[in-house]
Amino acid sequence: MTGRLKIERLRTRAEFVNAAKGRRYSTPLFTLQAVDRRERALAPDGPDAARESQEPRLGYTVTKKSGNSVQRNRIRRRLKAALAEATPQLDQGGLVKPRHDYVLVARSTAIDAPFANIVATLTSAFAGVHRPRSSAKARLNVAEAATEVPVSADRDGIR
RNA sequence: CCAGUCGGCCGGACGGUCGCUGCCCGCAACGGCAGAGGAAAGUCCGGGCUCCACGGAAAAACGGUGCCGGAUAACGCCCGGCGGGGGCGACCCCAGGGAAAGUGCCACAGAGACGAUACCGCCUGACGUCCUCGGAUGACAGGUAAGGGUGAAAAGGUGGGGUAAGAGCCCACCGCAAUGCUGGCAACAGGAUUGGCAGGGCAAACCCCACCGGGAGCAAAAUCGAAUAGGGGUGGCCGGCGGGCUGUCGCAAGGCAGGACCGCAGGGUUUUUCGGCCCGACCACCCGGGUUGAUUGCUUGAGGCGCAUGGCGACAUGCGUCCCAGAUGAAUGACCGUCACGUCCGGGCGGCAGCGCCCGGGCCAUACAGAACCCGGCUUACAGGCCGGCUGGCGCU
Repeated sequence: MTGRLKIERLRTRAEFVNAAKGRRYSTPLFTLQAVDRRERALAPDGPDAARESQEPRLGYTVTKKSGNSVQRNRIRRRLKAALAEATPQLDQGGLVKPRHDYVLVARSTAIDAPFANIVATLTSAFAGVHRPRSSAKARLNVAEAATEVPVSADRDGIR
C-alpha cells in the first residue's frame, strides 16, 4: 500500500459554491457533490496553486437544520471517520478521481446511523456520483441497494 | 434512621486499532510532548486590550445604582452587620433613599375622605297628644364620635375614671412626634423628658436627592499584498508620418542630413497658419487606496497548585513550585473490547426495627452541553452520584 490515497480538505467558501454546481448523488444519510476542477475551475487566469494540484479534495457541510453545535460536530466527525474507513476500498476501485472536488452534505440521520452503514453508503455514493446521468435506472438500483440496510437499522437505533 | 436546611465536589475508567491540530527534533520518513467546560451556553453586568472622539474639567441630556460598613482592578457580584417579614428550629425572603419640594392616581360605596362628617342611634330642653301621674310618643332646638352602617382608610389602641349622654376631657400601659442623653465608624439600638397627638397608600407613576458612566468592539487593530477593474502624478506620442526635392555616401538596394515644396494627422480653443495651449486615447515609469488570501494580535495571566501569616469573612500578603488548547469550512475524534457505577430479580448473613453487607443472573441507560482575544461575576441547563456542617424528630444503650 505505498500509493495510498490522499484526500485534501476544502477550505474556502468559493470552493464549496463551485462544487455545488457539479454532479450530485443523494442517499438517506447525506448528499455527495462532485466537480472536476479542470472543467469548472476557479480563477482561470490566475496562478491558482489548487489548479495545479492533482490531489482530490473533499469538504463537509453540516447545516443548522441538523441540530445544535454538539450534534453538528458529532455528525462531521463520524463522516470523517467513516471516510477514513472506506478509503482503502475507494482507492482500490478508483472511485475517487484526481483533480476532483467533493462535498458531503450531511443529513440529521447520520448522527445515530450504524457506523458500518455509513461506510457502505459512502462507497456506493462515490461510485454513483460519477455515473452518467442518462443511465438513471442503474443509478436507482445502486441507491436502493445502499438504502435498504440503513433504513432498517435506523428503526432499531431510534426507537 | 427519618425529615429538613446550608455549603462543597465528581460528572465515567482502562486497554487496543485508525486518525486530526499545534509545538519540538529532522533533508525527509519515523518519532516525542500537549490537546474543551462547570457551565466552554445566554451575552445580562464589571475590567484588561485595540481603534475613534475629546484642551483640563464641569454641566445638560440619557442610562444605571439605591439601608450601613468592608473587600476588589472593577462591579448591580461577594463578605459582615442593621431593619422588616416567614419558620418550632437550622435557616430563608425583601428594588430596603426621599411622601412636611411639587404634580398625579386611589373605582365604587358612604351623611361625611384631609387639618372632614350628624344618616340611624344616644342624651338634654321647652311644646303638643295619651294615660294607671310617672312614663310613652310626635315634630322642633341643641349636645354627642361610645355603638350601627359604608369603605382600603372614618382622626391613635386597651383598660379605668368621668359625664345628661359622650369625648385624651383626665389617668395607666402600648403606639406616635419633638428634644437632648448613652452605646456603635455607621445603618441602628436602648432608655429619658416633653407634647394629648401632627397622621392614609402608591416613587417597579412623574419627580427630588446622592453616587457611577465618552463611543465602538478581536469581524477591534496592525503589516504584506495576486489577478481583474479603477484613482493620482510625471514623461513620451508631439519639432510627427508619407511623398517629392536638394546635398552626401554607396556598384546597387538603400542610409544619413537639409529645408520658406505637397498631402495626412481624435476633440476643443486662439483673427489665420498641423505653430502654441488645453482635454482625451495609447505607451512607459512612479505613488496611493484596497477585495480573495497570508501574517501578527493569540495566549504568561488581576494564572494554577501547595504552605505560612493576618482577618469572623469576602479577601490580602509572603515563600515555594508548575507552564496547562490555540483551531479559523474551525483540531481536541471514530470504532471495538473489558470493567466500574446504577437499576431490577433471586438467595444468604447481621440487626428489635428502619436498614446495611455479601453472592449469582439480567439490563447496557449515562445528563446539560463544544473553547474562538483574555479575565471577575450573574443567570439559565444538567442523568446519576459523593462528602461535610447544622436543625427537628424517632429508636436503642
